[in-house]
Amino acid sequence: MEDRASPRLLDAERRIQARLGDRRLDFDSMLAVSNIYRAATAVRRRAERGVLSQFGLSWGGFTTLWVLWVWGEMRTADLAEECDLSKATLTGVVKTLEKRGFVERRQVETDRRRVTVALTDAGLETIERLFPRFNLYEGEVVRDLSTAEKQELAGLLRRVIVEAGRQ
Amino acid sequence: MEDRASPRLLDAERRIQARLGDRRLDFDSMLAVSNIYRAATAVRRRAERGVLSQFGLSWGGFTTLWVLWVWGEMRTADLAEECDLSKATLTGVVKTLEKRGFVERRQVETDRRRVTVALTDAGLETIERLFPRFNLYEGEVVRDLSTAEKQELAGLLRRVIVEAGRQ
DNA sequence: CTGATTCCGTTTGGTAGCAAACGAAAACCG
DNA sequence: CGGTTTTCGTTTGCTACCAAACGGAATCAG
Repeated sequence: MEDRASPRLLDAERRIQARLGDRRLDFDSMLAVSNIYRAATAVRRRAERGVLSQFGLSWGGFTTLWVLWVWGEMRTADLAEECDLSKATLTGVVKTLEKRGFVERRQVETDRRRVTVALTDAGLETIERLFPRFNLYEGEVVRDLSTAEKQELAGLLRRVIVEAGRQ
Repeated sequence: MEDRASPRLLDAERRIQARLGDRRLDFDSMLAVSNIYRAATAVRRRAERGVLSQFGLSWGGFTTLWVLWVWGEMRTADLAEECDLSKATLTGVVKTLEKRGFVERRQVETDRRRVTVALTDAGLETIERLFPRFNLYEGEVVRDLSTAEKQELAGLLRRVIVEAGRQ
């Protein structure tokens, strides 16, 4: 709407339409999807440059710490699932977190294929200091939105997540 | 809203609140921000596994091709800005696209520090075949939303992008 | 002109991210 | 039992992504 009014976007729309000839362009979907991506990038970038860099953490590292804080010691596979990462990626993230001394790996006695990950004392202390600040930062990036709008946004996104998650 | 009703999330909220003691938790902002990120990941993942992989392109590679298609030959710095990537990252993406034969670099005669990037014939042909499919895919991931909802979503995200972009 | 500064794109060094292949351990089944 | 299959987490090989350092080229000050 506001987007529609931007001269740059109107120009882009005209250009794309020109390139497409008479093939149909679904501009509303395009704009919704591209804004999802742009917003996520902006939000992540700001978090990493602000709060997270002070603690030597990436977005993924923070998420992992946070999940472990909320849910406690977890098996690798569940942790990956909960962090929305592939298990290969999680292996790397955990390695970094171990290097920083925030988490530790533990062999499961009863099944030696398995490994659990848990916060160290340092990790616990870190996430307890960090999370309140991170939550403040989250409030900042959506401060322009009313409570109802935040919920509306979360709800719309939820439906996209479900749809995109199919397969 | 729907989110609020999810037992898992209620449980998580209780756990976080317990960890926080009496420090305040801004749950609405947290949910909005985390859903932005999850949606972006889901959307990107699906695009890369579906349409894009068939053309040997990543999300970033596609974006770059698309920008060049719409706006024509561009200086590296402007291209990076338009693709929302650092210039360092763009150097890498362009290198990959060059390897695939989709774009070419050109020295600027009047200022030898500068370089422009342009689509090759193969690149042009590729984006013209790919974009309509990509746009269909975009429609799919938001197919659950009405036109008004897509615009609403795009508008809310726009405000987040602006806010997160400050500084 | 010329020395200092600014402006460009690339390189460097690091983390993150994925799919697919791998190797060890457990479970299954005859 | 013992051989096959399945289930784990890790490794491999690749691309993407960033900040900071770099080095050549243009510009500016005097």
